[in-house]
Amino acid sequence: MDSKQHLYLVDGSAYIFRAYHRLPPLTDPEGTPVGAVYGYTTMLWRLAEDLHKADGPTHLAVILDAGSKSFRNDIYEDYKANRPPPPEDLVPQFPLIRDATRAFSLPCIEEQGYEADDLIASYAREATRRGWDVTIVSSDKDLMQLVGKCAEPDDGIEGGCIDMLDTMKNQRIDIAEVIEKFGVPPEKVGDVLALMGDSVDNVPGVFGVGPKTATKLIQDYGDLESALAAAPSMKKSKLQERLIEQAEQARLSRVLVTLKEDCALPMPLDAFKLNSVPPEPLSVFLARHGFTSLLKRLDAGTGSPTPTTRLNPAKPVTAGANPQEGAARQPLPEMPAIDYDAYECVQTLAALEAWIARAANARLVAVDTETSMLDAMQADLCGVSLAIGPNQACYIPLGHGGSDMFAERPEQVPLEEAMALLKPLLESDAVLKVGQNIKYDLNVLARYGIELAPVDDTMIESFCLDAGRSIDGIGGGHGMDELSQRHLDHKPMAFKDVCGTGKKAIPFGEVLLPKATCYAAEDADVTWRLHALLDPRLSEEGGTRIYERVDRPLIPVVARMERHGIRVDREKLAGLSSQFAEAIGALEGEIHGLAGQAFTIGSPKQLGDILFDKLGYKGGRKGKSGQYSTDQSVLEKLAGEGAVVATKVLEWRQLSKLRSTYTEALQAAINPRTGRVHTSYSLVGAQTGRLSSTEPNLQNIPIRTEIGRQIRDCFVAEPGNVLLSADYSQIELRLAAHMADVPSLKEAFAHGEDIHARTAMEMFGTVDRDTRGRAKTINFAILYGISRWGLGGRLGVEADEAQAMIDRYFERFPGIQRYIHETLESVRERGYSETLFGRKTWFPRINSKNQAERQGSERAAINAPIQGTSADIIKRAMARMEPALAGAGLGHVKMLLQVHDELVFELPEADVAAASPVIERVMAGAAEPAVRLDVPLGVEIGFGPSWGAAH
DNA sequence: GGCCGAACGTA
DNA sequence: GTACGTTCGGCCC
Repeated sequence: MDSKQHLYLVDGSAYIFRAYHRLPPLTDPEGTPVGAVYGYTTMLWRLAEDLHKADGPTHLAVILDAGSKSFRNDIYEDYKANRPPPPEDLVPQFPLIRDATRAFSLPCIEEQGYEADDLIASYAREATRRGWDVTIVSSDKDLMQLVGKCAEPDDGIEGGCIDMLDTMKNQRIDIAEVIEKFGVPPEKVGDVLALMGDSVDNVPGVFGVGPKTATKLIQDYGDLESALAAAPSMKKSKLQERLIEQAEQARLSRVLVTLKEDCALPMPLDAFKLNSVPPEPLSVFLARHGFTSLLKRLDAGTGSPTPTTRLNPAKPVTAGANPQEGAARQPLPEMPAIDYDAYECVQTLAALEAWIARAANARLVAVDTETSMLDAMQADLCGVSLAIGPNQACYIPLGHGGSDMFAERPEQVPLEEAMALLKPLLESDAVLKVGQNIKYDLNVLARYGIELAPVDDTMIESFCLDAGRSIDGIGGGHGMDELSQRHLDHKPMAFKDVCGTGKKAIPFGEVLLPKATCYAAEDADVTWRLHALLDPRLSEEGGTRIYERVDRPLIPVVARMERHGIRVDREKLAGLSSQFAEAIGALEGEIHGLAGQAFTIGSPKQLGDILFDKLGYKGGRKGKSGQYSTDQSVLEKLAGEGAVVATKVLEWRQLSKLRSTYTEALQAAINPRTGRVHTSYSLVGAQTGRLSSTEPNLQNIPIRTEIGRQIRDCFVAEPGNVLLSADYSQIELRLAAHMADVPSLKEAFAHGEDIHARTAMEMFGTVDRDTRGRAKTINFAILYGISRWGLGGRLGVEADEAQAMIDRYFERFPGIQRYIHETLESVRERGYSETLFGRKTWFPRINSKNQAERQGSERAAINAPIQGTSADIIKRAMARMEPALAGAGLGHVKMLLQVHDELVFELPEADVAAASPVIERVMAGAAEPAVRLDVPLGVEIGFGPSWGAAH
């Protein structure tokens, strides 16, 4: 998972010119000249062979010039104007470059309005941002500007770097080579090129300035502008005159030689994944052009590794005619309105095969599954929809009709046949599958033996870009309907309009095909469109790092956790349930007796009336509902004053909560097929980046009280196994100490001290149960965005006294106040907070005129970087956990649950000793190397037959 | 049947 | 004071 990706970008157009001049003229059996093509073919062969070798490509694409005009012609009409026509016997070889590339099943990219150099620069930039290394296969001097460019170091890889490979001379070009050639480092090459000009491309430069003079000028003055500025003070000469006269021409040249690094990428990087080359189309090509020696090598199996997939070869992509007008921002793809009539219902084998071929060629396909129910672990497949472009979408029904003996079953490709055909596409490394909440589809398809990969998720892309962003408090979500309305200004068909709702609801498999096709294909179409809009925004807006390094790798990991589920002891739960029921019944009788009447204890409204009106206890009205508050703190107060009924109600509430939410609900949640409980995690559930858990929520299983703890004992390992729990100790306080740079806190953590005791000593000068407890409350108050009223309420003191404690805290822990101040200043200015790993959370109400609203945002904004960084860290640990365990021969150790700072595993008891240090190491080191923390991350591990026993 | 607020479980 | 999800009663349509 952490292995380094290495992208090779082949400058196809430049290569063929050089090959033409260096290789002898050859012709194929049909008499077509193919010398340059032969050179190109052998080069591709060698590159493909280097797959998996050190420094060899993991991804590869060929980039071509699409036409003679580019955006540079808009800047300078005569750009490339006096280029001589190519030699007669080279012309017919140009299209053969595409044929050759296609024969190797390699992607071939060209785009109207851009030159190959610009596309190469743009792809190189995107790849290095992801931490990939990039090798540009070319010897074009313009491209040397890119050599040595690196993305910032992060995440177990030293950051992606760019070098060049001249396959003609078989020579790597690194920074040293560039300096040797130009006398200046790569970032200054553009200045040199601008001065010297280029007669072939008709870049004017400065007349009379050649490579030598240009280099000297840049060496002496630093860059072009400085050289031009210094010209008047140079000693009188022809050179000086020309520098002054032709300054504008030089500046124009500077623009012309600058590579455009932000072109829209016609195809996603993942689609460049290099696989073994299938022999089939290649052999036809080699035979046709008489490349017999290569053909022999192919037949002997020595050249390219044996094929694994049989997908159709790539086709050159000339994406949307959108000639760039020299603008900095990439154009939004122009998309036609949704057209339901354009969607196809795929009911025959032939139609299915055609769609699979189209999708394979496109190398990017939006996928959506339709199922019989919402629960992915139990849902049966009703159909699959695919989209490869706006309005280019289909629905493949697989489980429609036939639910009873009278229901007609429409014509459909048999499920198993369809799955067998779809599997290579859905699992192909070379085809990116895009989905909205694709974890769902991953889990559904897993039951049909398909491991969907690689994937992109528009919901998570939106989350990485726009978490917390909402307009007037609405529309901040990441659901498809919401995204579609926000970004596409289109309201997709609602599920309830297709299937109905409530009692009259019908399963999707009963929906008639024309309607089902509209709904399902539209979902895939909308997903495709959203991806086209959101994916480029990631790199433009700084979301790539968190998306590629943290959230995206987590999708399959969390999907597997959900599928594993966890075993619960049904009998034990049932036992607790009836035990609770009995106690609840007894309490009910007592409470009704004390109240002097029967009433619904679970109704705060009725309870409030009984307590404060009928029984006459003192307490206040609260809230806009005009209702008495009867929450825990109110009842505890009454109980402290001797109200027995309040004590009984508190007990009743605790037991009812445990019974209804846990002992009953968990039994009902056991999956009949697996016998285990499978929660569903939301990867976009919390604005801060935390996961959330639903159906059932396994992140709020009781632990604090003895009686609640019994519920944890109901989560058990299979016989022979144990549950192992590993949790970060005080991770948020540690992060606060690091992020706010608080010396005494950092020191305390470094020495493994009891942090709350240390705080008590600093604050009160003494440590006992009371002061330690108060110190703990204050520590948490800091993390949650402190207010004098909140802290006062918690500690039972007046706001003034709480403020005095806050002041003292700031004084004793310098750094905290500054952190709060700087964080808020930055959020006010930029609108978002950021974690150490670059996750943004937006706070649109941070400058609100409404004080409560504004202060609420301020508290959340203080907390978000801390909570979010903690979430980033445990996510990184999760993504690394499986490979780390597998690498230690512990691939059978299963990660089951995540509870914000805790991971729960199931493993054979005999493996605890081996697994614990691996788990500990991965978790403790999860911030590195992207972030170097000043405090150690403590990890505590326990294990036992149950979750309760593991703590 | 669907929605909201109160209450309460977790980190 | 932060971040969640579920249950329940009460009320709406």
